[in-house]
Amino acid sequence: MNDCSTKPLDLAMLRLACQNCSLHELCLPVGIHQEDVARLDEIIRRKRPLARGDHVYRLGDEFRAVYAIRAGSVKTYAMTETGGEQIIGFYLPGEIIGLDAIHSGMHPSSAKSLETTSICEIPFSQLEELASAIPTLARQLVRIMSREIHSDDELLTLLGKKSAEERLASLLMSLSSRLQQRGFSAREFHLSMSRNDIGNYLGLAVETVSRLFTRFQQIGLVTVNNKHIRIDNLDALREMAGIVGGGACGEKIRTGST
Amino acid sequence: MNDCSTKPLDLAMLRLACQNCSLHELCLPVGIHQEDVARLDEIIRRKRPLARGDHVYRLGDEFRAVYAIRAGSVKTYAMTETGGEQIIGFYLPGEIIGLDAIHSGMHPSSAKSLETTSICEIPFSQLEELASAIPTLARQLVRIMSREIHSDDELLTLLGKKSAEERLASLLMSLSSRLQQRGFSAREFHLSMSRNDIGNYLGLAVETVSRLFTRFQQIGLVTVNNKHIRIDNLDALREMAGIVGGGACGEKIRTGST
DNA sequence: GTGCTTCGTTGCGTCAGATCAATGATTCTG
DNA sequence: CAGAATCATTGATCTGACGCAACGAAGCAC
Repeated sequence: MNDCSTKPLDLAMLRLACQNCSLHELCLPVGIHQEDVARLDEIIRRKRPLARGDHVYRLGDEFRAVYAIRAGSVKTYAMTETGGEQIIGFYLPGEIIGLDAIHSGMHPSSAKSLETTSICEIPFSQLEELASAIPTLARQLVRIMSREIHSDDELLTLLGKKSAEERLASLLMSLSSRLQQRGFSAREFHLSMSRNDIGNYLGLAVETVSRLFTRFQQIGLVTVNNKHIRIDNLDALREMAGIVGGGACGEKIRTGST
Repeated sequence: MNDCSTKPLDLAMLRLACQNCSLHELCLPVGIHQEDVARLDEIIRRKRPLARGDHVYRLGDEFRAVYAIRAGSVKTYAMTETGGEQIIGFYLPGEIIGLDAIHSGMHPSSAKSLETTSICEIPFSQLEELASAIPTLARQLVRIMSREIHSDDELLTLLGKKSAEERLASLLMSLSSRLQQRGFSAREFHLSMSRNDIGNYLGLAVETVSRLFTRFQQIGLVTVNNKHIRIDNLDALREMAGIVGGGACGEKIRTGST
């Protein structure tokens, strides 16, 4: 069962990575004109691949740029005053990190690669300059930040209200759907982060995460082989994550006030 | 560079230029020209005061504007699928809400006033338009959103890693310093939210919050009289919150690597 | 390969905080 | 102002997840 060590994802990632950085969220969904994409492309610096464990930036670093993940994955984490780290997020290809640093001029968190990862550096002053010339770009930047706020808010709900199993299910669902959005398989993927990272992120102990994986497997939700995971019952997992059914019950949740 | 301190000069200027909507973040720290502030002022709609419990917007509402709190306070909350609400944040005068809705066109959360509250409605399409004409404004918007992301991240750390007493201490410190920034007393203020809200926000049971207040009072940290609170030992409370140094804003924390 | 280190899993006792329950204190409402 | 409803506090239990410990498995260095 150890044959899956070569990650099936890497090939696909590589393919995506090659079409220059246009899969960034910055120019992805909205209609940015061809020539504007080119202008954006010009200011982007492609850095050579990071090895597992390398930092993209460190807490306290001067803020100069935001970064788009081209391939691989990254975790961002902040420091507790007692020295412990709290993982803020896992970021996948196409996503952008460093947005929390804009307001203060220095990075309030660190970003570390979870595997061989290639990233694009987008110098922020130039991005802002460009954005003031290209309104659509400015709007897209604001949108991306808004989405980041929203996803943070969802994580807050997770940490504040959900049980251990709901948390893990939520994470798996989140990874699944984000990967799917980028054209990867939704049901089978590689967990590039360690159990420790997962526990940290979800506010759980490592042991709890481990136990949960075991239980999930017993229930037939997933098949786990160390870092490789296959989701066997996506609907059940989604339900466990606390995400109500998709189209099934078309109930508009009109909640009155409390 | 980025100075996050609130310069008294700016405050004065703002009161003159934007008297009715005094001190909201959009034009606060950075040097926006007098005439630009006036233009911003023009698109802002002052709504009549909200009573306690009124909504600024509701989950699912179409997104049209962001809102600046002028006076009073507001809580924002999201819904768990099981119906429970998770409070995302408490917002004080000068702060801006609704930023999580920009990306999707509809509000993913609700905002409800905690007391008699007056707010400014800032129609977003007009704000964006104006921002594309006034680069400083665009930059300020992005900064505000970045700060929102960062403060969400801090809350994540709180929910993920901190103990019950650290959580409550953190909340009190946060309120204290934010109120202070706006010229209110840092040591004595009114808790406009219920114990229930506090517990919800901090991921704790109401009873736990109550017990904590009692304990804090016994230790001589604070003096509580229902919704009125006085901080008796600010340093101790800060320490308990897990905040090392004092510096509110731009403290350079040089942390070594892992 | 061989040792060495880190990672993942499982068992078990413990505890912080949840839950249940009961009683004051406040605030709505008419 | 009385009565109802909600909110706050305190005590008594209970439990889910943590922390420790032990061991196997996987990755790394030489």
